[in-house]
Amino acid sequence: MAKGITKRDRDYAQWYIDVVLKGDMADYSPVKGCMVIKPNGYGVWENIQRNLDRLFKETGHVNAYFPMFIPESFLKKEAEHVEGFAPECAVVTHAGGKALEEPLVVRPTSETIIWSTYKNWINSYRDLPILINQWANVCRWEMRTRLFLRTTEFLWQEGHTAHATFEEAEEETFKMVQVYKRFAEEYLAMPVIAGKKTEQEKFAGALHTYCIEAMMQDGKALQSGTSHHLGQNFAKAFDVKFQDQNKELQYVYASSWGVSTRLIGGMIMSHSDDNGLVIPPKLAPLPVVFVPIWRSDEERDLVLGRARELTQDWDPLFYSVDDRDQYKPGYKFAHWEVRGVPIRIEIGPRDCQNNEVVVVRRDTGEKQAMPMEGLRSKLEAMLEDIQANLFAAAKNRLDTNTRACDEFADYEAHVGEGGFFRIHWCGADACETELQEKTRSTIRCIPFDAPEEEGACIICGKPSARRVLASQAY
RNA sequence: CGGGGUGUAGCGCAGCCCGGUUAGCGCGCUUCGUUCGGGACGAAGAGGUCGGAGGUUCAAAUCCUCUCACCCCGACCA
Repeated sequence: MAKGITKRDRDYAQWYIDVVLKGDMADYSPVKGCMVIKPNGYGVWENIQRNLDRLFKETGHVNAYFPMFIPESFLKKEAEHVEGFAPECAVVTHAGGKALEEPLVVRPTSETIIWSTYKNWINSYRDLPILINQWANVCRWEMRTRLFLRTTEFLWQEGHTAHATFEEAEEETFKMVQVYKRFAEEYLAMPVIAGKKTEQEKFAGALHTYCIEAMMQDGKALQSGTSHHLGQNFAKAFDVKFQDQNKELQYVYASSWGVSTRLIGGMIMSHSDDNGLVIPPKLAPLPVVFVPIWRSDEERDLVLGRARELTQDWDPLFYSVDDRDQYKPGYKFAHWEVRGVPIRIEIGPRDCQNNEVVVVRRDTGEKQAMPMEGLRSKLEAMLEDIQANLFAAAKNRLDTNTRACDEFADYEAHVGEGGFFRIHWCGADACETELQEKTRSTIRCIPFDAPEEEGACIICGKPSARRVLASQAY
């Protein structure tokens, strides 16, 4: 048992922070609300980037980069957009030793700067579609922050696409939320519910927003990715028109979509335990660590020699040998465990004699001896099994903590305990607001796979055509 | 912006209520020795503007006033 990780049933928030800090994922920053991402945390982010980038490219997207500073007037061009983001913007008013003529907003999101540029890039239907993604940092001055989940500055990717028709933009918007779902489940091992946000919860400036919602170990929801159909809103705001096949000028349709370093928070809260971090193998900066065991210098040479021999044709990014001699093996076990390394291999004189090693998996703690011969392929298989096992455990938790609920009294009494509730809702803003105010929970989304089902709104009793997903959320 | 809490060595803390030698403890760090298959042990060391300013007092980490910073909880959000 690792020392000092708070039991999550006592105080989940503190447990989470402990895992982040002791897992060497992040540190507090000198600037309030920002965070320092440590190598172990950034390594996970690099793997998220690498793998997501491949999925983006497979779906026809390319990367570009736009400026971090946005003229304040740009932000004001789309009415809903500015209303939604103005309160949380950081604004640069001085630079070069004097006041700027026009203040510059540090991007909270890049729709405006990008659409001001797309205006120059789009004339003809032949210029469409534009399928661009950018990896960037953004800044939102939120009232309250929490490491990874909501920091003042955060890293993300934002896709910004331009299309000739509504249908094509819609297809893109839907496609990308499916990409996110796939990524969350295959890489983060984090099952999600994909669906549509309510009018109140949608992105400021969008026609509608699709999202993926994950369930953390305390039963609360975490919005983990969003994809917005922006319609012609930004094209109109920035006067972006193209001439179609019929020689007519039309406004361009848009989508935007993004996921952020919040995914790392989701990963931590999905899989970690009281011994620390558990990183899914596909995202682990270090999948396998060797802990050599020796007493004498001769044994040290023997064990390290065998480890070197064993791994001579292995990818150096796949493993590391912890040959620090100021620490005992027990210390090293704990050290790598709290950092979430998926597989630990113990190799000592006894093992060398038997031509085997002791393999310990992080997810179950299970130990087993394995022959040195053919080890690499067995480790690959075990990593896949760990990945699958983490997903299965999280999926099981999601399923067993999701239930239909038809009585408001029942909902009100139990929503605070965590879990997802499938409830009927008439679609009225007033009912959604009432639900939020009375229960401090929200409608997370209208799931894509919610079947049509006659029911009565849990608040007002009016007819509802399908169930929506409601829960407390981060 | 409300509610709660914390500022004392690199980290984590005690001491404060009830002022009094040289401000302590654990971890970490340095040196030496013994250890090494689940967070080793012994010995010797290094390391401090007690968040800041003012006040009370013979005397302040401790009491008073002001102030700053950060953390946690809520409203807001990816």
